[in-house]
Amino acid sequence: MDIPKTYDPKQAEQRHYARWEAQNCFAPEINRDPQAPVFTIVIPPPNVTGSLHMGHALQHTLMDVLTRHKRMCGYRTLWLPGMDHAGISTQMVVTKELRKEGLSRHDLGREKFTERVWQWKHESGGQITKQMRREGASVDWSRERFTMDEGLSRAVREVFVRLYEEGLIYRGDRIVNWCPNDQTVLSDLEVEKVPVERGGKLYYLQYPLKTTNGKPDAHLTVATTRPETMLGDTAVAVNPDDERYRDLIGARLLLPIVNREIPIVADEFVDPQFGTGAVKVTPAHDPNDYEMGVRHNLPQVIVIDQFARMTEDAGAEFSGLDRYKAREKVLEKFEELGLLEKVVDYEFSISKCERCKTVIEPLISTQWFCRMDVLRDRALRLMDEEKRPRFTPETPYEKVYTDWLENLRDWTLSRQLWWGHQIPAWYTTDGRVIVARSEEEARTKAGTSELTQDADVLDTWFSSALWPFSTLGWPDETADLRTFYPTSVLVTGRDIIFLWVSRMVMMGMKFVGQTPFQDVLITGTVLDKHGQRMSKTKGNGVDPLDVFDKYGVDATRVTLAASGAGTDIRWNDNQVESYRNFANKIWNAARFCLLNSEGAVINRGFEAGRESWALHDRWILSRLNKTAESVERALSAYDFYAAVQTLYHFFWDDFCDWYIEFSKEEVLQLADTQKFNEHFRGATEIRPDLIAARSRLLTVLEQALRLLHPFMPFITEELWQLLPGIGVNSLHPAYRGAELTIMLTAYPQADESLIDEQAEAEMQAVIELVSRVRNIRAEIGIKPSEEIQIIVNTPDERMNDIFGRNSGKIRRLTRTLMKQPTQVEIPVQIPRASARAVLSGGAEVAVPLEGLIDFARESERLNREREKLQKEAMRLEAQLANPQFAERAPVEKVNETRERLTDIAGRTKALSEMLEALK
RNA sequence: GCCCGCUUGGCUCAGUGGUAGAGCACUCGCUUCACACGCGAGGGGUCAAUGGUUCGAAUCCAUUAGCGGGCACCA
Repeated sequence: MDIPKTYDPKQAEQRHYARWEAQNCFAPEINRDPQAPVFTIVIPPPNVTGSLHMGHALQHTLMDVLTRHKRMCGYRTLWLPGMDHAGISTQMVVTKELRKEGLSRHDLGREKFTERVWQWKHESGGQITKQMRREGASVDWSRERFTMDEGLSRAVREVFVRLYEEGLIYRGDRIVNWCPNDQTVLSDLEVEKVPVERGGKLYYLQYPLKTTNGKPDAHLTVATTRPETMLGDTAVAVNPDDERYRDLIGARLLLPIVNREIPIVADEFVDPQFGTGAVKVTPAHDPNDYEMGVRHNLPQVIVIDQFARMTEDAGAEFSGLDRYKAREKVLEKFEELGLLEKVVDYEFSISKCERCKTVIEPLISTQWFCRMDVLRDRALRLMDEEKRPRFTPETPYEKVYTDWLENLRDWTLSRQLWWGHQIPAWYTTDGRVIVARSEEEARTKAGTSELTQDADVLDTWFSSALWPFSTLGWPDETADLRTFYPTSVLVTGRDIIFLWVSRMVMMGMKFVGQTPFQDVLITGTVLDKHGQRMSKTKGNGVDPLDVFDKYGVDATRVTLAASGAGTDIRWNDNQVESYRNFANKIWNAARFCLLNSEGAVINRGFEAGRESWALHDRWILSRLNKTAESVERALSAYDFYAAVQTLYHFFWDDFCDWYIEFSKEEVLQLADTQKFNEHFRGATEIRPDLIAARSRLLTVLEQALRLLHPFMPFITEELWQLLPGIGVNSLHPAYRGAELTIMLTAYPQADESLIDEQAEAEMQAVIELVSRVRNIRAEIGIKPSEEIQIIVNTPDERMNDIFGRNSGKIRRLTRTLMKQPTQVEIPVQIPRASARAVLSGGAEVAVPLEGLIDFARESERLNREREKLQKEAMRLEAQLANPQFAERAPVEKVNETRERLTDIAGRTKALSEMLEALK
C-alpha cells in the first residue's frame, strides 16, 4: 500500500462530498428505523447576496458537528438549508447592476424589475450554497428552501391575513424611521445609533414670548441639536415641577422666522436638568415630540419630506432645501435676529440606516404595523414557565432576550421596496382595505375586481420569522411538519436574537402552538488577531476559503469547533496550523496501522477474553470508552471545546504516544519473525497473534476515526475507506443497506464494563517509569542511540510483575535493558555511581553510570527533587495539623491528604538514602 | 444612564471550593524503521487589586481598576 507521508486535504475534500450527496446520506430518509428519534436544525438562512465568511463557517461547523453526531447516534436527522431573499440588499445589488446600464428600477417597472432580480438570483445568487458543500455541511439539499418560494410566500400571506383578522396587524399613521437614501421605512432594529462625527453641537435658540404684559424682550430659550426642525415646532414643553417655568405654562410664544404662535405646555418627559429645561416640540419630526404631540393634541407641521428636503410648509425661503442647508440658514436667521443665544459642543448619537449609513429622518407616514403585546406575552410566559428556549450560554442571553421582549414596541412591517413579499392588502376605489390570501379572495371579499394591491413589501424578517415551520410545509399539516417541528436547536449569532430568534418564538407559538426550537446556541463573533471585528470596510476579514486552501477544511473546522459557543474568537492562523498538524498526525498514525495491517481486519483481536488481554490493550479500551463518555457529555452540553480537547489528547497522547508505541513490540517484532519465516523457511502463513495485535490496532483506530468524524469528516472518511474489514456490519443498524461511509456508522458509546481503573493505574506506573528514565537520560546527557542498563526495584510483587511483563516495551521506549529482582525482598544492588529516581508508589529506578556520572551534579539533581517534595510535605503537614481541617473537611479529603503525605515521606526517605549513597 | 461579560505563563485561551492546564512561542537533545506538520526532555504563572465568607479561595461574595459588549426617547 502506498500512502504519502503528508496528508493532502484537497484529495479527500474533493472525493467525498459529492458521493455523500449523491447517495442521499444527508436526507433523513436514509434512516430506515421507524422508531428512530428525530433531530432537526434549520439553518439561519444566509442572504442570497451573501458569500461565506468566518461567522458562517463557525455556525455551520457547530451545526454540522451536532448533526453528524446525532446521525451517527441513529437519529433521523434533518439539517435544512436555505436562503433569505434579503429585501434591501438584493434590491440594491440589482439596482447597481442596472445603473451600470444607465437604467433605474423605475425605467423597468415593478414587474420587469422583480423578473430581473430573479434572473440575478439564478445566475449569481446563492454563492454560499456551493461554499457550504466545501465546508462539508451535511444539509439535506432536497429540502432546500428560499424565503420567496411559493410555499413560503403562501405561509407569509396566511400569517398576515390571520394576524390582520385578529387585529394584531393594522395600518396607520405613525412616526417611523425613514431612510432618505433607500427611500423606505425601517424598523427600530434596522437603525443603529452612531456617535455624531466631528463633534456635535447644541444650539440655544430664543423664542420670544407673545407679550401680554408689556415685556417685549421676554423670551424662552430652548436647546436643540436640530435647529432646522424649529420650522415645524408647534409647542415648547417644560417640566410641570420646574419652578423656573411654572408661571409660563399656558403662555404663548411667537416662533421666530415663521411667526407662528405656539403654546408652552407641561410634560413629565422634560428633564429640567438638561439644556434650559425647555424643549421645542416638533411632533412631525421627532419620536418623543410625536408622543408629546399626541398627549397635548398638538398639530403636526411637516417641514421635511421623504428626500430629507424642506417642504413648502417650511416657508418659501426654505422649501426644497436639503435639511443640512436649511440648518445653516435657520442659524443665520437666528443670528440676524439676535436670537441665537449660544452654541456649545455636545456629544450625542444619531440614528443611521444600518445598511447604507444615511442619517435617518423620523417622519410621519402611513405604514403597516404589527402589535406585539399579545405575541410577546406568550413568549415571555414560555420562558417563565418552561424556560424555553434554553439559551447557551444562558448568561447573558436569556436576560437579554427577555428584557428586550418586555420593552417591545410595535413592529413596522411595510417597506417601500419591490423585492420581497408584497403586502396582501388591496384597496377598492372607494378606499376600503381588503386583506386576503390572494387577489381572487380579495375580489370575492370586496365584491369588486377593481382593486389595487398595496405597493409595499414586508420586512424581510417577517418571512424569516416563519422559517422553522414555513420550510416544513405550513400551513399544510405535512408529514415533515409533524416529524421535524419543533426543531432541536438553533445555532446563531447574538446580533439577531431580537431580529430573528424572538420573532420565530412568537410566530411559532402563535401558529404552531409550540416553541420552534428547544435550545438556542449563541456563537461568539470571529475577530481578527487584534481583537477587531472583521469587516469588509476595514478589510481585515479572513476568507474561510483561503483558510481551507491553506490548512484544509477539517483543520479549520476543528479550530472553529474548539472555539465553541459564547465567547468571541480571536482568529489566529497558529491555531489552525496546530490542528492541521493534528490532521497530519491522524494521517500518519493510520498510515502506520495500515502499513502493518496485512492479514488483519477491524473488530478482531479481542476474542480471547479480557483476562488474557495485555495491559496496554485493557488500558486503551478504558481510555477509549472514557473518551466516548466525555465527548458525549460535552456535546450534550454544547461544550465543543471540551469535546475537541478530549479527542485531541486521546488520539495524540493516548493512542499515538503510548498505544501505538506499545503495539510496535508485537507488530514490528513479529513482522520481523514473519519476514524471517518467509525468507528462510518459505512459510507464508501469518502468525495468528500477529494478526490479532494488528487487528486490535485497527479496531481502536477505527473507533477513534468514528469519534472524530463529526469534527473532521473528510480525513476520517478518507482513512476509514482504506481500513480492512469495513463492511455492511460497520454501519449503524438504522442505515443498513446504505453505501459504506463512516458518516453512517454508529457513534461509539461508552461501555462501562471496559472502563478499567486498575489497568489505567498500572499503565500510569509504566508510563511514569519510562518518563523518569528518559528524564535521567536527557539530564545526564546520554546519547539517545546508546543502549544502557537500568535497575528497577519495587516494594511490591505486583508492580514488579507489571514492569517485568512490559520490559520489552520499556526497553524499546527508553533504549535500556532493565534489571529487576526475581523476588522483591531481595532488591538488585545499585552501584554507587548511578543516577536514580523514586516513582510514586515507591519504586526506585537507577541508571548505573560508571565513569559517566558527575557526583556533584547528581546530588544537586536529587536534592532539588527532594526539596520539591519537602515543600509539598510541609504544606500537607500544616493542613493536617490544623484541627479544624480534620474536623470540617470531608473524610475522603483528609484521608487523601494523609496518603499523599505518606507517599511523599517514603519518596523523600528514599531520596535521602540515595543522596547518602552518593557521598 | 442601566445591564452584562472579561482580566490565568511571552501570545491565544481552557479550567475548577481542595496538588495551576493546553496549543503556539521558548531552551536542550534527536534524520529512533507512522509522522521534523515529528520524537524525547525542560524552563516559565504570588490565576488584575483590596477586603470578606470558608478548615481551605485562582474558583464564592463585596468593592476598586482596566478592557469589551448590549440596551436606553434625554431635546
